Amino acid sequence: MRAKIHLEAALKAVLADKGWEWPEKAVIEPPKDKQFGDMSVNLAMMLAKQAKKAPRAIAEDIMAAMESDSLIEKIDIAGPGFLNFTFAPSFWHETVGVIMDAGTDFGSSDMGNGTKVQVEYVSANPTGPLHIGHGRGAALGDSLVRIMEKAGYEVEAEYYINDAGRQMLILGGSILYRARLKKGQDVPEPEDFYKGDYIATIAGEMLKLHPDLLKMDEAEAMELCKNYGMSNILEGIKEDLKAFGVRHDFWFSEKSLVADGKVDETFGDLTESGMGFEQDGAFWFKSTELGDDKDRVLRKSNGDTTYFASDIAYHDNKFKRGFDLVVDIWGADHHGYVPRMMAACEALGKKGGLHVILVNLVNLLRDGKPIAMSTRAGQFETLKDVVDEVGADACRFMFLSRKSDSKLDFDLELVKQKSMDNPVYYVQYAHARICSLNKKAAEKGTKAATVGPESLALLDTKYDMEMLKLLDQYPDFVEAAARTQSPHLISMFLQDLASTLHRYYSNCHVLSAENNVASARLMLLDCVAGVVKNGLGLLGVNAPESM
RNA sequence: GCGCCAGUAGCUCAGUUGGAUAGAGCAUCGGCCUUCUAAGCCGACGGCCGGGGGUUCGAAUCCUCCCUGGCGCACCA
Repeated sequence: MRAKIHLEAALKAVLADKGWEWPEKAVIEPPKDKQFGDMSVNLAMMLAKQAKKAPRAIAEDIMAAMESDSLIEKIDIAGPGFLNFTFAPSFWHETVGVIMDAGTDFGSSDMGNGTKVQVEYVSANPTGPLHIGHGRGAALGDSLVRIMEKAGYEVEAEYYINDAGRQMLILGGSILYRARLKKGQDVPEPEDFYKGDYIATIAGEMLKLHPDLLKMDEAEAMELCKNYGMSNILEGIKEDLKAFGVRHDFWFSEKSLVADGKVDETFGDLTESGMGFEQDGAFWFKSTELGDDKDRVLRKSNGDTTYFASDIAYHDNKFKRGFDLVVDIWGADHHGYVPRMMAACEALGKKGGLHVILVNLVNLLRDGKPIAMSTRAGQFETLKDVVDEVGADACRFMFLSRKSDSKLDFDLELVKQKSMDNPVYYVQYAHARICSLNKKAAEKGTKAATVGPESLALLDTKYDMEMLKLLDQYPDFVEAAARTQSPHLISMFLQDLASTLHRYYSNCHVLSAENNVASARLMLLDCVAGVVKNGLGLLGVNAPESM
């Protein structure tokens, strides 16, 4: 935000001059209420103790020192000692040039300073198609990657494939069971198996590929079913994610960790650092020393390693690949797993290197009535079905309009509706409206003005000012979204921006205005359309030119 | 029982690091199309920020104790 940058520099100069130190907790921000001006500063209150003066007296001093600043039109002192600044219109006009010059880079920053970040998300077991809950994690992860890249981080997106554990055996067993049923064999139902129709489909394909499947040795048949099922399902997952516009740079196999002996290596490392020990025939991680409630088993007394063991090895591998920050996006039902994973990272010498984002449940509804979901029972709405029905844009926007750690009601009928219940269209419509204006203007031979004092001076209504001030805030929203890893801030901003555009559209007629005014307005609206598209891009949502 | 998350307008939700009179959309009610897309704009109505206590110039936000809901507490993944 230029306004903030300018003020901060000016205020720091004043403080230096007075011999006061800049208080850590000083805040420069747009006030909630526009009547308090463009920028509000709590500096005087923060300085009271240090300067040994009343806040309002300090505010007077600062105000007097800043009166010569020509970019600032007005300074007020309010309440307990807030300093409220109002900038001159000419200051806001410069925003247009800034946005034009930046182009699609507007909002980019070097906040991340090239920090290497890995974001791991979705990582659903390849035992069935992605459901709507995975979709939320996918939208969040993908958007976060885009936002952090925009903010100057070097980001890689990864999917961890749990292809080594018990779930895979159950998958193999489930397919084999369905194959036997298909052949009319009367076999007992396995204790634990996946019931979805896709299993039957895969079983049918297996029987075609291996007509002698049921005559094989059981273990061999299971293995075949498992491998075929996994790769088949994984391909489906990749297709669904692609259709949802989600990017993963790497697909990391759990099996490869085990095969490379990385898990055993981890045991060795932990023993060496005194964080691992043998007891009751098992190998334990002393996680209680690092904040966990209990120590955790990594190798069971039967010799099998636990999921957690490979997860530690996996995170070790991540850090060894040189990431400064590792972000894991998990379902909120795994929150109990966070302390032990944090402990593990600390034991690996990477305290603070892991950040876990929890994504809460999606309540899928149709017309207000819940749709039950359970992969095991085979009763669920797949991500693909939902995306096919409501569209990827509406789906993503819905997911990204809420904080990730609160539950989300997702009503198919509501998300499909092209109405105000559905903000995605409100935002997209803002973009389409501007495109439509540009088309009409071109037919009339009216062009957007070029940036200059004359054209900018014509942007003189309160609606122009309102728009410019909001546009100036976009880079801050991007930074805040990256810093707090909260894509929903972008969604909030876009709804605000769209609202401001629609208000502008209703109050500042473009094409019927005087020629030079029309051109100046088209110039401003070019900026708006650019920022709308820019922001939607961070959410992975399209900006249509007509609707 | 212990732990994590949540509780803000009738509904769905925002609320930056503690800031000024707690915001937005939907719903309800009332206005606005001979002009650029009415998928829009403007106005009204609507609140014990779950409850009590505390910290301070100032609390929805921090601390503490309760209440309610969700989730988690394996040599499962």
